[in-house]
Amino acid sequence: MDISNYRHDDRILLAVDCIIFGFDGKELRALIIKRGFEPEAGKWSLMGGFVNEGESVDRAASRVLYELTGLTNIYMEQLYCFGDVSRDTAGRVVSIAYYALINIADYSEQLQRDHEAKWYSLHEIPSLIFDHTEMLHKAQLRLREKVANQPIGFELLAEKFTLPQLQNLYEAIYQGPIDKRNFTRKILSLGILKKLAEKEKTSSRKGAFYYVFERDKYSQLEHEGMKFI
Amino acid sequence: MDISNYRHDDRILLAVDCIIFGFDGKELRALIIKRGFEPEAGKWSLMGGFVNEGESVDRAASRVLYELTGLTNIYMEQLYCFGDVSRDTAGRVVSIAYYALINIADYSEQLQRDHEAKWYSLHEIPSLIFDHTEMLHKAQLRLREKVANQPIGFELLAEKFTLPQLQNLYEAIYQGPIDKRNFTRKILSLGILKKLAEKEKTSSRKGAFYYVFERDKYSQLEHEGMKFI
DNA sequence: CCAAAAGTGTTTCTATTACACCCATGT
DNA sequence: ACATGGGTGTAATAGAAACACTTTTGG
Repeated sequence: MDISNYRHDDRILLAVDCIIFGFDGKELRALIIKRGFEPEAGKWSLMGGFVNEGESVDRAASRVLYELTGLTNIYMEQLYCFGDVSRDTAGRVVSIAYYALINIADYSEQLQRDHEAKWYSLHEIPSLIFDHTEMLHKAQLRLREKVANQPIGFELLAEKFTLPQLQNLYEAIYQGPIDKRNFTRKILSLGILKKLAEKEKTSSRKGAFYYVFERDKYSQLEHEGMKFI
Repeated sequence: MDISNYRHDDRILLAVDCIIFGFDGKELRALIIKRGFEPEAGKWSLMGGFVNEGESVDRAASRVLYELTGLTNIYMEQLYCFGDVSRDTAGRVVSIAYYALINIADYSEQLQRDHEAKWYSLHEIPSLIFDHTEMLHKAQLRLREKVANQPIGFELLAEKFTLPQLQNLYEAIYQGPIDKRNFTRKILSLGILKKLAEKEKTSSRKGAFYYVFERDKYSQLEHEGMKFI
């Protein structure tokens, strides 16, 4: 490659930061780590890392997510590029933020200990370094918009889930109660959930039927114009 | 500043590219330039430039827009970060794309000649270098979403505009006809347009009343939840 | 007087909201 | 038998879509 035509001596580092969302059945949480290096070592931070020369920015984000969680094939979306001059106190670092949705149960406690990571409820997030609080806030807004129009909420649940679980998730994301009957009707009317014969029995005596999200049914439909809530 | 803790020798250049939209009264257009340097000199391209060490990414985008158009205080929004390894054939350049909305009449013909720039109708865009076609496409989608929920369409029109002009704009953005009565009712019901006594008389014998967008009225309202179409 | 674009209401339909009782089961 | 959470239908309301004629005026 020849970049000789690009005369540009400025040194800007490029990083990615990941907002990782999980759902514990009642609350929406984000995975926050204790930063392990200076500056700001020991403070709460999003998981991040530098983009390497031979890897795409998307790839870097996936790698950073993998380093923290050991997970691959995770729903992940680019959020925004944060490019203020002094956002990182140690140098000129431009960061591309991504948010990921994972099933909280898939995250191993071992890794959690290794990285001094913690799932914080979105209401109890401590103060984060740099502009990470802003990133998290923006991710929350994006998630709220996105989840209304695309079937990404399922990414936060297990393969099998019950309608009450799904409703709890939406209530957590929207931070408000949703009418059970209206919710059930709407979500089932989309025709993308398959009801299983099996019931979830731990959270009630009656038990709630499990459902699975049928990705292929969804793909057949127009991706546009589908309202999930 | 001390970046010694950030051991990172990779050389990634950071650029911005601008999708500049204008509206000619009938069609939505984008401002495309003949690239003046290698690689790909002489080919059609978006206007772009590198981010300098002492300037924010947003600032770089505004500067690049200014260099091409001489305009400041323009509506501009970050679109997406394009970070594939080989997107630029001459080196590793990550680009943050922005889109801007300008009143096409504010763009001087002199500058247009200086930069070998051209307003292309979105249906007649030539093949662009690198991933610029993808950028433009993404900007179009974003504009469509955005214009439905925020009052940014006005940025593409003159200070004073008529309802038929505004409707033409929305029809161009959505690429389909809109019912005149429904459109008028909806847009006026928002209470953010002020009708002037003056009429625009060039495009019809009867003449159409001018309106102005009242920014302050809009600011008073909730920015969220307002549907424009 | 006529061509051309502006302006204006009503009805239909669809989607959203509000709302309360019975069901199944483990203890 | 009862406490707990799961499941279900209908009526009222609001928002979106469909639709056609009259007005103005320069030529």
